[in-house]
Amino acid sequence: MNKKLRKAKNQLIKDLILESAKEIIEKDGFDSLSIRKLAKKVGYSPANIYQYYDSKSEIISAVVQLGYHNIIKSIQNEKNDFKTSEEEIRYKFKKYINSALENQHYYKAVMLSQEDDILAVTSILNNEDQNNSSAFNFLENLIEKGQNQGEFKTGNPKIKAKIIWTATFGLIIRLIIEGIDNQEIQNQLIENHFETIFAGIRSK
Amino acid sequence: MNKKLRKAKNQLIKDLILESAKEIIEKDGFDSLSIRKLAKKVGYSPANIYQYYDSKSEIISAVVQLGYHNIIKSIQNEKNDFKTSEEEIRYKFKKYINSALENQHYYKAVMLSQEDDILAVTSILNNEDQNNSSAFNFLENLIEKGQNQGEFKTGNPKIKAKIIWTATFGLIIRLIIEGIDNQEIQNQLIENHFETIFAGIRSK
Amino acid sequence: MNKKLRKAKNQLIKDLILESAKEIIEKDGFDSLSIRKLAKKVGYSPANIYQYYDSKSEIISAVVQLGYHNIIKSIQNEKNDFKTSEEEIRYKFKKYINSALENQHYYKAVMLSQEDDILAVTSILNNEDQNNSSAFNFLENLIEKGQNQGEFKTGNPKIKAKIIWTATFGLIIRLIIEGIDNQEIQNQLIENHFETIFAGIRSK
Amino acid sequence: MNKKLRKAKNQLIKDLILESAKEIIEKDGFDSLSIRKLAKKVGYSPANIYQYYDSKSEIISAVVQLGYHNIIKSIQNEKNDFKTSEEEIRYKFKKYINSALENQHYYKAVMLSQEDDILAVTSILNNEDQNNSSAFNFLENLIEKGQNQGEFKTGNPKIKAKIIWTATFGLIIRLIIEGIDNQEIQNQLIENHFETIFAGIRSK
DNA sequence: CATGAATGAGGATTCATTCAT
DNA sequence: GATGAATGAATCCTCATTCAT
Repeated sequence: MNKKLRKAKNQLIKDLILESAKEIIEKDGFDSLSIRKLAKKVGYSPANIYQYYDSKSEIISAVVQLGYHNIIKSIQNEKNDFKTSEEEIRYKFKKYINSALENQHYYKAVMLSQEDDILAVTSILNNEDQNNSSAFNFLENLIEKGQNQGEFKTGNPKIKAKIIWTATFGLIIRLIIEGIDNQEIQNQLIENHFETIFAGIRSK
Repeated sequence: MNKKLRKAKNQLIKDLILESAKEIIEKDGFDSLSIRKLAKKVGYSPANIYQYYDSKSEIISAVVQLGYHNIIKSIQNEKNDFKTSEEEIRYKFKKYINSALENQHYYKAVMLSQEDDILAVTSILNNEDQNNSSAFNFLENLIEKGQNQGEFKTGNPKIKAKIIWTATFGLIIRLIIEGIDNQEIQNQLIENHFETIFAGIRSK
Repeated sequence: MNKKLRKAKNQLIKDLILESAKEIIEKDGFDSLSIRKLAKKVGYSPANIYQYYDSKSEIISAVVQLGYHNIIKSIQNEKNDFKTSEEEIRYKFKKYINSALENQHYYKAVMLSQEDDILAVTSILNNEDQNNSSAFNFLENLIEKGQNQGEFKTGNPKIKAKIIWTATFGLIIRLIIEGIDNQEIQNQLIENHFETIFAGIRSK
Repeated sequence: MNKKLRKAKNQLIKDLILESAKEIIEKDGFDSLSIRKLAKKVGYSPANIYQYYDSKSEIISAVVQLGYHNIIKSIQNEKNDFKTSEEEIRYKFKKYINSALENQHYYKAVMLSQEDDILAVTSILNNEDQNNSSAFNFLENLIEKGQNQGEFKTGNPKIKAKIIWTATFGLIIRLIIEGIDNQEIQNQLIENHFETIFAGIRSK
C-alpha cells in the first residue's frame, strides 16, 4: 500500500516537472529550456530532476509527446457521423486548428523543432517517421475513402495528404506568428483555405 | 570629407559583420551564432564587434532584415514572357522556393521572426503590412490578371493570394525542418502542391 | 544464535559488495568506481551501501587489501619440482606476472597504494615490513639456496631479492600503464627481462 | 614595444597557471587537478583560464611536458668525458634518479598517468611513441656503442634499453612509494641495481 | 579603432552523502 | 535493513559583455 502511495507521489512530481517544462517552453521557446531553470521552477535542486528523468532529452521527449498528443486528440477522439469525407476532414482539421491556436507557443515550439526526438513525432514529409503518426494516417485514409467513393479525384493519397498537411501547417503557423487572433478573420482564412484545397481535389 | 570617409569605412565593416553573421547562420544554424565565432570570422576581436553593434540581438535583427530582401529578389528581378498567369506564378514561386531552400536557416529565421520590424516585411496575412511587400502584391496582381482573362475562377484575389502564400510557406518550412534535400522528392512535392492549388483555382 | 546468523549474513553482504567493487575496478578502472555503480551491481540502493561501509574510502581500502592476497596466492600455492633455483624463480614470477596482468587495475591500485595498511603488505624495500611478506621471502630463500648450490654468485641475498622485485615490478607496471596486451611482445620483454637479470646473477 | 610587454605579461600568466597546476598535481595527484581549483589558486575566474589555454587537456599536456623535460634534462644536458659506456649510463641514470626523487609526487603522477597525451611522452615500451623520447634513445645509443666497442654482449639494443628502463623505473617508483629517503640506503640499492644489470650485460 | 583580459552566469551531468520513512 | 528523495558541490566548458589600455 505504502508502495502504491510512493509511486503515486513519484508520478505526481514527474507530472509537475513536465508541466513546468511545458510552461517554460510556452513562455520562452524550446531552446530556452534548461535543467537549472526547470529545477528552479519546480522548486528542486537541478540534481534532483535526474531522480525523475534520466536526461534533458528524455524530458523534452516527454513534454513533446504529452503536448502533441493533446493537440492530436482533437482529431483522433472524435467519432461522428459524416456524410462525406470532405466534411469529416474539414471538421477534424478545424478542431485541430483551434487546438493548435489555443496552444500557440507550444505548437510553434514543437512543430518547428528540428531535434530528432521531436521530428520523429511531428514529421509530415518523411515516409519513415510517419508510421506512428495517426494524425497523418487519418487524412490519408479519408482521402483514399473519398477516392473510392468517387468523391475525390484519383491520385496518390499519401502525397495528397502531405500537401494538405503542409498547407494547413503553413496557415496555422502564419496565424500564430502574425498574431491574427480575430476569430472572424481566422475563419474567413480557414474557409478559403479548405475551399481552395478541396476545389482542387474534388472529382468534378 | 574625412568624416564622410570614416563613416563609409564604418558602414563597410558593419556590412562585413552582417555578411559574416549570415554565413555562420546559413552554415551552422541560427543558434550557433556567437559573438566569438562572428568576431573570428570577421577577423576582429569579440570586443571590437561592440564598436559597431550594441548587442548580439541588434546584429540578429540586422541580419534578418538584410536577409529578406535577398530572398524576395528571386521573385522581383525576373521579367519573362509567360503565356499564362499560372505559368508565371509557378515559375516565380519555384525560383522563390529554390532560393529559400538555398538559404534554409536564413529563410527560417526571417520568416519565423516575430519582431515588429521584420513582420512589417514578411507579413502575409495582415492587411496593413502588405503595402510594402511587393512579394505579396505580385501574386495578387497575377491572380487578378488571370481572373480577368478567364484563366482563373472569380473570387477575392487578395484572399486567394494569402491562401497560396501560406500554403507554399508551409511546404517550404517543412521541407527545411524535416531536412528533405533529395531534389527528386522535393520536385514531386512541389509539383503536387501547385497542381492541387491551381486545380482549385482554375476556371475549369 | 540469531545474532550469529545476522552477523554472518552481514558479512556475506559486505563480501558481495567488495567483490562487486573489485569487478568494477577491474573492468573500468579505479577512478570509475562510484557508489551508484556499485550499488547497482550489488542490487541495492546507494543509500544501503552505507549500512555496511561508512564511506567510499573504506570500501576502497577493503577492496585493495583483499586484492593483494589474491595476487600473492599465485606464488605461494605452487609446489613443484624444479631442477634449479633459476627455473623455480622464473616459473613463479611468470605466474605472478600473468596474475598481475589479469588483474591490471587491481594490481596497479594495490601496488601503488601508499596507505600504511597496504604498504605493510606490499612493501619490497622496507626491511621492517618484509616479515609478513612471504612473497618476498620466497625469492630471498631461493636466491640463498642457489648461492649455496653454486648456481648463483655470492652476495647479500636480501638485497638481490629487492633488486629483482623492483625490476620486475617496474616491468609489470609499465606493461599495464602502456597497455601492452600483445602476448608475443609481452613474452619477449619478460624473457629478456629475466635473461638480463639472471645473466647478472649466475655464477658463470 | 607595448605589444612585447603585453606578450611578456601573457607568458608570465601562462607560466603562473602552469606552475600552479604543477603544485596541485604534486600535492594531490593528477586526478585532482580541476579548472576550478586551478583558477582559485591562480586567483582568476575559471573562465579566464581559457583565455590562456584552450582546454584542460592542453594544460595537462603543457605541465607534463614542462615537468618531464626538467627531469629528462638531467640526462640530456650533460656533456662529460666517459671512459666506458657503462660509466656514462650509470652517471646519467643516477642524475635522473636524483632528479626524479627530488620531484617525487610529480614524477609519480606523470609516469603513472595513462592519459594519451602523457603516454606519448612517457612511454617506454611502445615503439611508436618513442620517437620523440631522447631519454629513451640515449640509452639505446649507448648500449649500441658499448656493443660495438666490445664492452657489452651483443643482442637487440632496443630491447635491452627497454629492460633497463623498466627496471630502473620500478626501483624509483618503489623508492618513492615506500618513502625511502635515507640516502645511504638509496645509494646501496641503486648501486646493487646497476651492478646486477651490468653484470648481465657486460661481455665477460 | 582595436584588443586582451577578465568575469558572472549559465549549460548538462555526476557524485558522495544524508535522512525520513 | 532497505529505499527513494533530496541536495550541495563539483565536473568541463561557453557565452555575452565590460573595461582598461
